This record gives sequence, C-alpha cells and structure tokens, in this order.
Amino acid sequence: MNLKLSTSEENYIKSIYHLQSVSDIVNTNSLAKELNTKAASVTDMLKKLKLKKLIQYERYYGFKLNDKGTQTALSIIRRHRLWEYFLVSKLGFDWDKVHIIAEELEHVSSMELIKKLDTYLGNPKIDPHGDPIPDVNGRLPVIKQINLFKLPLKKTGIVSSVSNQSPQMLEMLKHYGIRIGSQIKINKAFDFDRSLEIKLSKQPACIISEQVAKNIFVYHD
Amino acid sequence: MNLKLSTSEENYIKSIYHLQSVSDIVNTNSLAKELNTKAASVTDMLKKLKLKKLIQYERYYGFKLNDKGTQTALSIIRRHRLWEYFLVSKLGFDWDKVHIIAEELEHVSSMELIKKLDTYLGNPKIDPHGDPIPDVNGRLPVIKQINLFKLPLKKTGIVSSVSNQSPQMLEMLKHYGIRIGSQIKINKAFDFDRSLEIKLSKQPACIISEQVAKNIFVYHD
DNA sequence: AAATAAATTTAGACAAACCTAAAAATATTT
DNA sequence: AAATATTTTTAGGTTTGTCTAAATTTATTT
Repeated sequence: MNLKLSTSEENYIKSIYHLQSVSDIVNTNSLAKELNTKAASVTDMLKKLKLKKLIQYERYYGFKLNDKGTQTALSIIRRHRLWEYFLVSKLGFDWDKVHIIAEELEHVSSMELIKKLDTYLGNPKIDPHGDPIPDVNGRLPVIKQINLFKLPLKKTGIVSSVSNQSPQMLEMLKHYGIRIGSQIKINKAFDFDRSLEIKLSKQPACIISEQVAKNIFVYHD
Repeated sequence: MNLKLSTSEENYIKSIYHLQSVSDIVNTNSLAKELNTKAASVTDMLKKLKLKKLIQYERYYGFKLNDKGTQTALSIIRRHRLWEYFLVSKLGFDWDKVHIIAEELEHVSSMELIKKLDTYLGNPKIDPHGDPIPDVNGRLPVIKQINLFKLPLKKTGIVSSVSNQSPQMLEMLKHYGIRIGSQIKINKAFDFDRSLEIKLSKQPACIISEQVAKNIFVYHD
C-alpha cells in the first residue's frame, strides 16, 4: 500500500481535523461542504482513509481521525503554518493573502525542507493568524492567549491573533500598525467608552475603540 | 478550455524544452525516456498540448514548442531556478540536493509568490548550478559563467560567484585566498575524490575538495 | 407505529494520466 | 522494390478522484 498521501487525501485529513476541533458535528455532509465536494465523494474517500488506517469508520455510524490520522493532520498543519509564516515575515505578504498559497506549498513533501525552513524562520511558535504551529513531534505549543482588555496596564504583550478578520478590520489594524507579533502595551484605559491608549514599539501612542480592542488577543508570560 | 496547466502538462512542456535545447532529436521515444513513461502516454499528451496551442504537432511527422509553449517553459524554469536559489542561499541546502524539491515547488502557481520571491532573493541571474534564470518576460540573461568543474584544464577563469555563503564556506575561501574576481586555473583534476589542484595568481598551488569546488563559479571567454 | 424527511451509501459514469498490446506509418536493409 | 526493423499511433483497460441518480439506513414527525 502507498505510504505517501495524495494532495486530495491530505486535504481530507486536514478538513476532518479542522471540523473535529471546531464543532462536535463531523459527518459526511459537513465534510462535503467543507471541501466543496459531494457526499458521495466523501464516502469514497472515507473508505480509502480507513484502508490506510488513518480514520475509524463504520458505515452509517460515523468517523473520526485515529492517532495516526491526527499525527498526519498535525504534520500538514505544521507545514501550512510554517509556509504562512515565511510568506509574511520573509516575502512581505499581507497575512490575509497567504492562505491560498500555503494550501499549495503544504503538500510539498520533503521532510528536510520543512526542517530547514523551520530553522531558518527561527522555530516560530505562532503563525501570522495567531494560530499555534505544531512542533516536529506534532505537539501544539500551549499559548497563554488573553484578550487585550485583560492585559495589565503597562505590561508588554505580543499580539497573537485577531478574531475578526474582515477586510475592514484588517484595514484598521494596518492603519494602526498592529500585526501578529507586534509588541503592545496599554498606557491607559478610559472607563467612559472603554477605549484604550496603546503603545507599540517604534510608534507613537494611539487610542483604539472597545470595538477594535475586544477582537485583539495577546500572549504574555 | 482550462487555462491553468496540470503538473503533468507542465512537466511535458519543460521536458520538450529541455530536449530541444540539448539535442536535435526530439521525438516521441526520447520524450518518453526523459519522462520515465511510455510512448503511448506521450502521444496522448501531445494531442492535448496541441489542443491547448502549446506545440506544433502533426502525427507521425513530429512536434515542437511554439511561442506560447516556449514562454510557458521559460516561466516554469524561472520558478524552478528561483526555488533552487532560495533553497541553497537561504535554507543552506547543498546545490546538488535541491533539484527534486524544486521540481515540486515549481508547480505552485501564484504569480505574486514568484514576484516577491525574486525580489527577496535580490533578482538573481544565475541558479546554484550556474544556469541562467529567465526574467519575468522569459528572457534568459546571457552569462558566460560556469561551474569551476567545467573550466577546461590550464584555462584561466575569474571567480564570479559562490553559491554557498555560509560562514564556514566563507572562512574556507578566505583561507585559500579565493574571492570574487580572483584569477583561477585548474592544474589537475583527481578522479578519485573529484578534488582539484588549483592555482591562483601570486599564490602557490593548492588542492580543494569537491565540496568546495562545486560552489565556485567562474567567468571565462 | 406508519409516514415522511434527512443523511448516507451504492451503482454506474466520466476525465485525467497512465498502461499493454496490436496496428499503422515511416525508415532502413538487403 | 521487397523485406525487415523502428517509430508512432490507436484501441482498449486501469486508477484516482470526482460526479449524478437511485437505493438504503437512520431520524423525525404525525
């Protein structure tokens, strides 16, 4: 049996993993929707993935990734997120433009490539969307991520993710110079409208609204 | 009709281009051999490539790339060589290990990606094997630069570039007194370990290993 | 518990890219 | 110019991943 997975098989594994971590309902239809395909195609693939011992699957009953499948998913996610990090930090892409390209790059299969890429990037723990990057052994770093409001005054945090990724929001963040990885500090919190005066390194202080602030997450020690 | 080419179609185009530039004999069998496939499969693909207006093809008569096909080939080669350059200069791969990985990366289709990669690498003109990198418009820079191994015995060359720029490599080159612009000559090539006895002006002859030699490129007339 | 609805699977087809074996066209010998 | 060899193409089949339409199973109503 073929050890190397096809692009399609990898995409199924990744989607099952994603659905499992987002919602409890993982069934043929939801997977079909996630992958923009039809339920019948999903069933076909489920049979194959079972044969390759990547999922538990009993017809009409349901399915889920087993240990091997989960490890496979994490390895694909690792590749995806490292490439996203590369595209943003080295090539200067905006973080909302990199997903589609990383979807292609993630299927390039060389182990050595990913190892060297990881080293080159400085073993990053978080991708440009603020999502954790699994390590070589498939372990997800535990990141103590908190809402910007919970960051104590005058304590430095590092922007880790933004929950609203609408173009409007991204435009606003760009304007303020806020991006994943930015060092951020709260100078003052105004009770009146819950706005915050913040300070980013190498930038003058500025004020952001509650609206904006509540979508920003940071991690700190 | 589908504008985007499949990986397989791209590989055929690339191979036809390669055979055309290396030998005059480009026929079904030689292409089959080049691609590790069978003549019947080649015929199938030739029909498709003709349909997509990438080649001239008349059954039993022969085939060759037309303008569109040639431009396509050059764009694939551009991607391939830029990735090779990246793998060597940024990730620290040895130049003889990058081909297989670049074969995969070259099929990632984003224009923006290649544009930014090119800028990031400083618009290199030559890949780590000493082959020219086509520009955005598919033009090949004319460069009389060759690997030190390809310099005929007793002929003088001028060091033009070094593909491995690690501190270790640079230390070694410094030790030998090799720098960009140095006049260099090969006195003798040892088959046993592929090491070279070289002579630099105003210095005694010395022996360098294959490891070192394969990273050195020279101009000569 | 029967009827209806929803989800899932099977059956059978299709396109892409490959294959083998046989046929057709072209080249080379004799 | 016949006979033989080589090259190329066709015919028909396989695998992967997809599809539609129909059948089956499970879930929900009435």
